[in-house]
Amino acid sequence: MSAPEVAVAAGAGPRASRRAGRRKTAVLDAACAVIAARGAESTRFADVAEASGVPVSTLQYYFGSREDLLVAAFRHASATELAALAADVGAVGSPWQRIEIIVSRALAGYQPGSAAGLLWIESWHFAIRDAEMRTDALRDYQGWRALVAEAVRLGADSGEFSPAVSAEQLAVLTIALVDGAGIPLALGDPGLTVQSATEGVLAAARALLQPAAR
Amino acid sequence: MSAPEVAVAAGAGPRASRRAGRRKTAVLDAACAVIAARGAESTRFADVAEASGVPVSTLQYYFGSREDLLVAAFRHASATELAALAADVGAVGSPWQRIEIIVSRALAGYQPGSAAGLLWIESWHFAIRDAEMRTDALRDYQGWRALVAEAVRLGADSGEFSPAVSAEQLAVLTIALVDGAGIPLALGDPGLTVQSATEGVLAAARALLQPAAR
Amino acid sequence: MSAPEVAVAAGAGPRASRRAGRRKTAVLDAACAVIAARGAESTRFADVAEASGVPVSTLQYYFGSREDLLVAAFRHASATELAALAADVGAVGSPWQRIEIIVSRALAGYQPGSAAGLLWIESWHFAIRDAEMRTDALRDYQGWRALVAEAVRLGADSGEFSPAVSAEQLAVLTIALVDGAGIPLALGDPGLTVQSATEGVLAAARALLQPAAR
Amino acid sequence: MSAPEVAVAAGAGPRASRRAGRRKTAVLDAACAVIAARGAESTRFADVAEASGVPVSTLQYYFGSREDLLVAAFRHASATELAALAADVGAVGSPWQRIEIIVSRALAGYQPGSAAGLLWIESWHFAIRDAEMRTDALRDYQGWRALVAEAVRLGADSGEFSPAVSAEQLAVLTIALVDGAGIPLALGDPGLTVQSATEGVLAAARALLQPAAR
DNA sequence: TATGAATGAGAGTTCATTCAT
DNA sequence: GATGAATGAACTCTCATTCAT
Repeated sequence: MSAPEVAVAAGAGPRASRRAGRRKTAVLDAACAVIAARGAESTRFADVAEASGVPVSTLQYYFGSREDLLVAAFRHASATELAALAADVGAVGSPWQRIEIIVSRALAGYQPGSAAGLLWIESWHFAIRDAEMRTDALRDYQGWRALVAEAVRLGADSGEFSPAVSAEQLAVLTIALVDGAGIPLALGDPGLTVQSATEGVLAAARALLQPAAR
Repeated sequence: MSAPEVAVAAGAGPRASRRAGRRKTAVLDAACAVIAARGAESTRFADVAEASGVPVSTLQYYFGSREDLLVAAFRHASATELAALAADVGAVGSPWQRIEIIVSRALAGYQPGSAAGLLWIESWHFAIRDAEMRTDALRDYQGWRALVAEAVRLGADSGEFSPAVSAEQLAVLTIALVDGAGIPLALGDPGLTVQSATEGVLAAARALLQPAAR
Repeated sequence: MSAPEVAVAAGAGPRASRRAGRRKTAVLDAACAVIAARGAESTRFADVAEASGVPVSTLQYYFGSREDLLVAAFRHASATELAALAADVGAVGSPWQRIEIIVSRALAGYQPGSAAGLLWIESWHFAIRDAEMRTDALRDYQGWRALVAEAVRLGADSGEFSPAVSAEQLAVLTIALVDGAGIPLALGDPGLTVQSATEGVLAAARALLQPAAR
Repeated sequence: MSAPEVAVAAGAGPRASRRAGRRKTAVLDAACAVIAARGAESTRFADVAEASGVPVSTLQYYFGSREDLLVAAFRHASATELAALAADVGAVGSPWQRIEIIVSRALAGYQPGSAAGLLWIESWHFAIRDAEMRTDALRDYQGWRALVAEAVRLGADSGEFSPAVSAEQLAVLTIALVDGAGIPLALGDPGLTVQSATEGVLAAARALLQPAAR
């Protein structure tokens, strides 16, 4: 969904389809904003129509059913976010800095006012009962964990880390920590701040990565 | 809600109110089952009526609005679960065993087929946009964390643990790990099993509790 | 309804029934206030229960169906009002003063803030589709017209009036004027005030009563 | 509402909108019939749907809420009636004949079997608690009074009338008489007939218009 | 006599979807 | 390709009424 499907209808030149693609992207952005604000289950065609300025019947013409639109929106959001993160992480050499970037970015997305964390919670929730969404969600998990595991392997190879568990297991635990701390953050839990959560998660990661360093 | 409120109205004997209280409890159990199966947003009065055998209008007479029913159901579920856990944990002397009980019980609730974990995910999701539910959810977080923190303090006092962070922070991180691992478990992530998740979470907890033991 | 029906239930002494009668009267007063505020069709048992402090089921026990309660309330209000007016009118000797009292009192009841006029409008409206209420409304018309006709006859006998039409016809027209002017008054018509309406109605009545005086 | 609003949407040809306009008008006619028969408060979407053959959801699509439909129906009825009356009155030269037409037409609308008078009573009753309806009702009063006042002025200018009060005041009183007599007429009061009421109202009007004629 | 508990009927409103243009 | 018109289905909520105490 990051690369919008190109319309192949006869009669409409490539220019038209590219224009339609841009319009679809704008709709998906609007849909994500609505989902974050109202929740996926409460996101109506009418809401997205109002937020995007595109008529309801056109939304259906573009995306099909309401569920299809929701799944497309989630896919659009996660693909965009993960691609941007992967680019940033790849530009950094230090394994530990990579982990810092992943953790702090992810947790920042959970702070009230940010849509990213809400979209994650929405997507898990939606994935519980939607098979297509579930596939996407599990693939997303893999994407995030792969970034962590890659950093762990890099650090282990260089001797910077002496991980107590496998890189994959460590990645699973790190992402679990991020999401598990993100939820109370998103709920405005007074027992957490983005900063305290970030420090705590990084402390736990360090404990798992450098047991020998103590 | 675990203990049915006693009606104080004159004229309706205590027998009637106790019966009504039992009926309400049964309805709440049914409502929790429906919520776990369909999701809170998709839980209709009609669903709970069918599941409980109580007419829709009676549900409204009992609980007021649909939202009130949902909140009451969540409260019923979490209070029941936490009370049972607290009893079991309190019966165990060893701090580490306490943590093992908390973590393994919590993660067991997330395995497919169990309703407990689904209810937690539902409750967070619902709490995002419902103030009353949010209050309850944050109180529940406190309850779970308190059990962990108590065990940590016990272990620290006895010299069994040398925690790297405060007991409260450790409790936050442990519960975060449990919930963050519970979500992919509930989604059927092939990268996790209840067993591997439990082992991983306990490993991380140990790393934070006994850095000196290495 | 002005004289509450005496309860004849065995076991309840006259004291109890008199008490019940007083309670019923209080309920009817409350019901009239609700009807004036919300309209008869929108007056629910629950509204009267709240306004009177008497439980819904007791209201039904007292009055039967919702419609019965409404009719009883209308009857209570009109009987009370007409009795008070008749007493005041009977205490005045001058026929013209009698007419002045009737007209000014009636129109005063239509001014915003007063319940009497609203209850009249409600009662006509209700009477259109309720046979029992229609009978009452027509009887009330007769009662008001009789007061006017009596005054006209008195004045005609004394030579003070030389009515152009029969006393009955004149009474019909006078009451029609009062009610027809009362409606826009109740609606807050800027083209009318209680004073201007009273003067206008009395001018018209004078024109019909004293054609020879010109 | 007598002239259907022309849709300006591109894509839907003028033919479609004109058809929709005609359909709306038919619905409003049906709604007026239902209101006269059942009363505005008891007029349900389902009633109008049955009477008009248009599905409930389409009624809501056309008019919005139930209250909006009622107000539209009242507006439709009063505009239609007043326009027809104004045309007939304007075609007559004699001021007195104009007044005769207004009074006899208005009172004829109150006789049992006619809907017009019932709709007036409904509209006042509804206007008591609905601001939009109130505005309409007061505007309608003005329209009717203006017809009378115009006739009075015409007759005064020609010397045919020597009104005892201002033309406006006379119009207010005349319309008040008509409505005030119309109510018992609509209730089937045995003390009135359309004929007697018309004669009485016209007698009163004459007394106010031609005091010098005696 | 008086009242709380329980319930069925009915109504407005929302919303996805179909169809014609 | 894009969009407005129209409509059926579903759901929440209100309310009078019945029943048992």
